[in-house]
Amino acid sequence: MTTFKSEFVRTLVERGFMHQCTDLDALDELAARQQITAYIGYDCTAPSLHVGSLVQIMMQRILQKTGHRPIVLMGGGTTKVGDPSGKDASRRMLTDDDITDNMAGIREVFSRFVSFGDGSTDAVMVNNDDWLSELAYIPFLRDMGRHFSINRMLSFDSVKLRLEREQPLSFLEFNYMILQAYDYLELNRRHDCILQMGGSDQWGNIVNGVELGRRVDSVSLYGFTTPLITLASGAKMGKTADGAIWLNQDMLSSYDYWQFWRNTEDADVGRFLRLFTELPLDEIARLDELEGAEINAAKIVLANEASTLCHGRSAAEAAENTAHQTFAEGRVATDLPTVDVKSTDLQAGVNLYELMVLAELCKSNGEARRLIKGGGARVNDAQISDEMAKVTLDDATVEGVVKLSAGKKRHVLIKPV
RNA sequence: GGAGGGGUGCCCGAGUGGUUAAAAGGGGCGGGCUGUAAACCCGCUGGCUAUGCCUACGUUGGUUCGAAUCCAACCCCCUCCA
Repeated sequence: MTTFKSEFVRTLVERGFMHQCTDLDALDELAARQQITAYIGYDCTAPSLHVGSLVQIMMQRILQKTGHRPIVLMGGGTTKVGDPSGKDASRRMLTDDDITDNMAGIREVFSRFVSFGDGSTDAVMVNNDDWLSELAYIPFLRDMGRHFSINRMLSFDSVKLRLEREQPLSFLEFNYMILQAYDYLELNRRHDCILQMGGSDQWGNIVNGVELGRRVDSVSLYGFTTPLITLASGAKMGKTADGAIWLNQDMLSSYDYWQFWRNTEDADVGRFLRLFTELPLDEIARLDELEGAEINAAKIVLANEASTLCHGRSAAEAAENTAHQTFAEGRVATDLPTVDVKSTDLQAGVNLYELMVLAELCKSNGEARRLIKGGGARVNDAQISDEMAKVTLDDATVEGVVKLSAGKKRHVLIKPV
């Protein structure tokens, strides 16, 4: 392996962040010699980011830790136009207020990973709406449009695939890559940003920005992409049964976040430890050696480290505790999600299926009844298969709660009040 | 504006008058095996105050004992032409 001069590039390469780079040696040289500013663009269609963006976030953290300056670019301007790739015609366009709210949520996520401020390595968050909204069509076409050849744009995967599949591609969408390239130029002018990073699917867009910079302003810009992080099974990372794995605590509990990492597939453990934790590489190598059931120890380390970064040490420890109590000791962990139910209702007895819905373990009575019939429902760890079963105060344990389970992993405590 | 094709459940897609809450697959959930993994196997997968009722095949009307299926109008999408 080549030896790198800059800690920044070395760390990225060693830990598995690199997929492609426009000029790795030159970038390494530059990062070793001076402080650089790099940006990554994020969508702001949701009030939080999910693990799908975590690789990029970690990369910005590394950037900052190795003495450089991260820019978090929010796609406020592009979001406003609405993503035309959505098939759902009624897909709503976000208002300015939505975007502002979403940005606040995302900033909160980021503040766990990078520090914002005015210092030389402090991160800044910018919104491309600041410049995109003001663009005047004709001057923009004249100054920027002439640098884009349609022939070349048609050859980009994002476009080519759509055309080959004979799927529609609107002119609006076709313009996204131009706007994104322009973002890079603008960030270079405003913030002296010389590196854009992103997922491998962004390669084309990034390269466009690099070239636009060279043609218009004669500056040397760099591009760097990460591999698309899929699970070993090939599934795209970030979505599970209960939806996206959000990074914000108010959208996904620390326990669920911890569990997400705890349930990593064996084959992914080493790779994820390198990408999503800051453990030294030799320790990761040791953990990665573990085989069979022993690898569970590595998964716990992964869950703890990843949770600590995102939710803090104490939240991670609490989650580990809860998990240990629930799975290893099989007893009622007291900090499982709790739902209050009136004692008077319980006295008379409440249908189990209704409680399951109340506890949000099931979406409808029908679903709950099916779950019970299928043997997936438990009251205080005892399987109940009678769909008409009732739960009463007598079911409360010595702790004064009733533990409901849907499957082996989803538990809720019912507390009479 | 003209010609043609199409809109079905979370997704994808079959279904061209009746046992169709709608095939197959995917996804999801549950069970089994295990290690709270993967792979694999099995079951479930519209709602409800539940031997029944309601909602659902782009929308609205119509034909019919009966419509996702036939007819009409309208809306939307795609392809080609102008």
